[in-house]
Amino acid sequence: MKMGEYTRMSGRLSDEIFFSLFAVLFLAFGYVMNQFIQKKKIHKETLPNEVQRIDQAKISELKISRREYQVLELIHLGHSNQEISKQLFISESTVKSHVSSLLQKLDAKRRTQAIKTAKELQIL
Amino acid sequence: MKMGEYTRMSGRLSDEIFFSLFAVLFLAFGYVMNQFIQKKKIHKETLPNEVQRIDQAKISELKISRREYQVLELIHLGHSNQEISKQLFISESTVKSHVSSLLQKLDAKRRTQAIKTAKELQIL
DNA sequence: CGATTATTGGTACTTTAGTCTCACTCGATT
DNA sequence: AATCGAGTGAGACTAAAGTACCAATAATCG
Repeated sequence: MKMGEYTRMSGRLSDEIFFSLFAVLFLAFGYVMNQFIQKKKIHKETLPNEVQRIDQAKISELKISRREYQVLELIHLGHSNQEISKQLFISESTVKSHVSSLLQKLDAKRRTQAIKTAKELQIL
Repeated sequence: MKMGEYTRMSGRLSDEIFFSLFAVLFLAFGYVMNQFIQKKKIHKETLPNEVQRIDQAKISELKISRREYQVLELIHLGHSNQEISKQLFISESTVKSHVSSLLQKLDAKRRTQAIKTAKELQIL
């Protein structure tokens, strides 16, 4: 479509009406264009800040087992090994085993550090 | 300014150029218009979800001192008492003192629980 | 200035946490 | 059948974490 075509349109549409139609059209286009730009921004900036769901892929990537992850969640809630053992119906020895392997897999020295790392990896 | 004025413009500007100028103008207007709408949305929806700044009032309400809070922050980063003592240039005994009073003030039994509670209270 | 609070630190002690090694079971895989 | 990973757990430690009590000094406030 070329500019100036409006002169070749049917006589029923006056220049003014046709012109305003184009104006509205571009107005809408500018609006939609901005929508796309905004969505891009949301995907690259806003989403990582607000949504942050758990990265299931990274969990298996680190070879964290189902049981280990449950322990990690309870650590995150501030529970002691003894409390965790009661909630999972296992001995405290077993909890310690899980915690130890968790710390290795998360490359942490303490459980508090494990929590921090796990959040950074979006595992928690 | 009325529609159709372009016919009365100087001959140097062809209809096409003038028309496209208007098109760009409306395009820009549509863009800016959307910008305002987006900013409104951000102010009414996004901000309350993402900001969640630290509640300074609650900190003094719980009578958490400046030093205690610094310790809390370092605990949050996963540091040990020894590491904290080195970073704050104080003895580990002092760190333990701060941690103990912190746990009391936050009504926590462990430092991991203190982290959780502090976040719930929007102190961290 | 006197009172209060914050900060610091020590000692002694108890409790959690964490490591290391070994071992048994169970289910899935090869 | 043999292997492997996951889950379980014991024992003996070492290392952190946390409590209780006490006390000195600095800073702040009325």
